[in-house]
Amino acid sequence: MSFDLDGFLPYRLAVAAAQVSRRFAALYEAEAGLSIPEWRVLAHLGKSGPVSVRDITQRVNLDKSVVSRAATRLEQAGHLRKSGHDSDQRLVVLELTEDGRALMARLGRIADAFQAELLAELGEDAAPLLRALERLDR
Amino acid sequence: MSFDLDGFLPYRLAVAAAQVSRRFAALYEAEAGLSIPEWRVLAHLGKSGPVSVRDITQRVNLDKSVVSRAATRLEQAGHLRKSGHDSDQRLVVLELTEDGRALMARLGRIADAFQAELLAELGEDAAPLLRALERLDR
DNA sequence: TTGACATCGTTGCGCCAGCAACGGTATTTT
DNA sequence: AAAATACCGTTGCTGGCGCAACGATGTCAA
Repeated sequence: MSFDLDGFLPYRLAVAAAQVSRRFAALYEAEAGLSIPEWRVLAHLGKSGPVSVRDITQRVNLDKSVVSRAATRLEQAGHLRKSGHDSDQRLVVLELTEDGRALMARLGRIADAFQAELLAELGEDAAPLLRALERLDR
Repeated sequence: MSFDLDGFLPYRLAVAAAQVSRRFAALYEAEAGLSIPEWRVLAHLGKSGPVSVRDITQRVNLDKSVVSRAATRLEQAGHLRKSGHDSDQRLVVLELTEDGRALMARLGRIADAFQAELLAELGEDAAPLLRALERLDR
């Protein structure tokens, strides 16, 4: 019997992720013209407060060059501020501006609504799905 | 309470998919120097037999330009053959060569082993995960 | 202290995905 | 039958990703 792509987990995972990502990206693209990296950086900053590029890189799973450029764009758009770290001059500290916090509040509501929509589609499979995803990127 | 990225499904899904994809891509990259689109086209052809670019495009969720270029590279590498369709001249029919079938046989074994590894990591959450993924790209 | 080494963020570069446009073919309409 | 429309696959183009190199700063060891 030959290999079956349709039952292959990496493939199904990639397709589902792409699909869901596109659906959601359309929402925040319409709301604020953000790209995926920009959205992730913003979302992380909204939760964490002031933090270095390096911290974000690790937490949101993006290359540091991607985070760096996303931060630059967000800064130009007035959503965040860059500043130096007190004791370690190598670090660049990122922090939301008032504008950024307001934007993130709006996006947070949109994201929560989308999450609710997804959970409704998933029904009882939602919980095990989240558990499984947790295990996969151990 | 502010929005929580870590519990956000599109994000978790994207991260898990990227992680798993990288792990597996390393395997077939080492075995045959294939890219993701090339692997998908090959895998689909292995199962379906001769089929048009358009069919693959729909089934493996890739843009037609991506499938077209992947097919060209696979043809140059000797893994597949392009030919015209009998009744509809617009169609390009793709078909594995003997070499392509042999390669796919090797890759199929590797993929099956990797799948088994993943299922072991997932344990009881494997089945609901697949169901959930199915629902998400309905 | 000074030299070797590690870490941080930015930038340059190669490459590929995604979109649009195109030539070529089929199908539908009138 | 001719014209309009739809579909298929390739190709050109742009933008962004990912890698590596770099300058700048920090740390560690002798």
